[in-house]
Amino acid sequence: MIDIRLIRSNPELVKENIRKKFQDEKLPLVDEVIALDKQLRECKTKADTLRGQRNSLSKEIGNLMMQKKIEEAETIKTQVAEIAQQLEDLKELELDLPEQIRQRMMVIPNIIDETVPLGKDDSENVEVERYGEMIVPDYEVPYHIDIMESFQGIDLDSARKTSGSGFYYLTGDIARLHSAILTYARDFMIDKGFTYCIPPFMIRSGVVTGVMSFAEMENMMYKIEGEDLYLIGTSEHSMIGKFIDSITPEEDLPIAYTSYSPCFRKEVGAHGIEERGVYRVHQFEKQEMIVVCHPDDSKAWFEKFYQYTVEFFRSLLIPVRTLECCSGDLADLKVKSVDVEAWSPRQQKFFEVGSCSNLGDAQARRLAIRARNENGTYFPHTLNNTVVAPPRMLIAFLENNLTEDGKIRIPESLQMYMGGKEFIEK
RNA sequence: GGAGGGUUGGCCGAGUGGUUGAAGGCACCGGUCUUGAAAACCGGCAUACUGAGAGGUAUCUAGGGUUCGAAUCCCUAACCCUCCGCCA
Repeated sequence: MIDIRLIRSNPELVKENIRKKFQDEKLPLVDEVIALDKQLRECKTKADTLRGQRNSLSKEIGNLMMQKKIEEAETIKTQVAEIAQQLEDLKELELDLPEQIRQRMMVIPNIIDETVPLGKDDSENVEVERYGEMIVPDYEVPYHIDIMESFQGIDLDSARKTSGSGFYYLTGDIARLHSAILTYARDFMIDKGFTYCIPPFMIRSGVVTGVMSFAEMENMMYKIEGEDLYLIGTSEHSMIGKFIDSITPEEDLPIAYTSYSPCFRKEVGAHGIEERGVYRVHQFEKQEMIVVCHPDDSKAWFEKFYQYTVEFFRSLLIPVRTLECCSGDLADLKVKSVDVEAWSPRQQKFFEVGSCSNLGDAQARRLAIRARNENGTYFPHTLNNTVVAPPRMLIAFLENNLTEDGKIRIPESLQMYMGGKEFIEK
C-alpha cells in the first residue's frame, strides 16, 4: 500500500506507475481516492469539533453537578443530546469512508523501481544472468518421478489414497536428501549472519488478511474448521506477521531471519495440481529469508538476497539463471522482484525455484510495521526470498546430479548432511 | 476441557464514573553544579489523525454496550497467571 500523501501530492506519478503496469482500469481509483479522502477529512474535522464540544460540555455538567446546580446541568444535557444525535449521523460516514479508501488503496499498485523493465506479462520478463554450465547429456534424462521411484524414494499412489493428489510420501535416501538440503540451507543462511527461526505454522485470520489479498486467501489458504486459524502458505506469513503493529528501535535494524516451515497451498486457480510429481503440490517445506531494514538499505539487501540463493544452488552444482520480473508481471505490493530459476537438463529449459522480492515500505505501511529513531517513527522496508523449497528443487537436483550409470552424485557441500556419502546408489 | 485472578505509557506501578493522556518510580535525553564523573536539583520524554498556528480528536489488550461523561460499570473475544483434568 502506498502513502496516501503521495496520491494527494503527486497523483500523476501514481497514474504513470499504473500505466507502466498495464492496469489502466485502475486509473480512476486515484481520483476516487482523492475525492473520498477530501470527504473523509471534512467529515472528521466536523466530528472532531462536535466531540470537542461534547467533551467540554460534559466537563461543565460535572462541575455543575458538584455545585448541586442540577437544573443548569439538565439544560446542558439536552444540548449534549443534540450533539450526540449529529455525531450519530456522521458515524456511518466516518466508518464507511476509510473502508472505501482502504479498498481502493489496497489495489493501487506500489511504485515500482525505475530499473524494472517494462512489459505486459511473464513473457516479457528479462533474463539477468546465467550461472554455471547448462549441460545437456547425450543420454535421456528421466522424469524426476521416475528417478525417485528407481530409488524407491517416492510413493504417490499411497499419498493419493491417504490425502489426494498434490501430496507425496518421500522415503529412504530421497527423503533424507530432502531433509539434508533443508538442514544445509539453514546452516548456509546462519553462516551468512541470519537468525534461524521456526515460526507458527498456523495463523489467525487477522494476520492472513493483513499479509495477503482476499483473492490470494481464497486460492491459497487452508482453514482449520471451527477455529480462527489458517495453515500458512509460506513462513513469510508468520514471519512478517510477527512485526504487525509494532515499533522497532532503529538500532535493532536490520532484522534478518531465515525461517523454516512446511507450507500449505490449495493452489486453486490458473494451474492447479496438474503436473505429475512434486513440482506443484499442496504441501512442501521451505527455507526462507526475510529482512526488515532501513529504507536506504533495501536495494543492497535485494541484491544480496538473490545472490545468496544463486550461491546456494551453485554449491549444489545446479546451473541457475536470474530472471527479472517486468512491470506488468510484478505483484502490486512489490517494488522489484527477481526469480531464481534452475536448469532442467531433461526439458532443456529453466524453471522457477525461488522468488526474491523487495516490497519497499508498502508491506510495512499496510501492516503498521514501524521503526523508531530520534526523529520519530517511519516505515522500514521489507524483503523476502526463497532459500530453497526442497520438493521442487529436488527436480533440479536429481536431473543435474544424476550420473550416466544411474547414481546420484552428492555435491561436497551436502555430503556431511548425507552421512558422508558421495553417491546415492540403488 | 473446568474454576478463579489478571492485562494501564520503553519498563514497574497508582488509579473503581467527572479538568486523568493518565500520579509516583525506573530507564532515557537536555541543563545547573563539578577539574571530570557520580550524587543532587531543574526541565523534557507515547502513538496516530487533523489544523498555518494556538489547538482539537482518538487510543489505558481488542470489539460492542450503559452514561451528559468510561482506564474505571456491563457483554464478548484474545492473551497471561494459579489450581484441577487430559495429553505428545
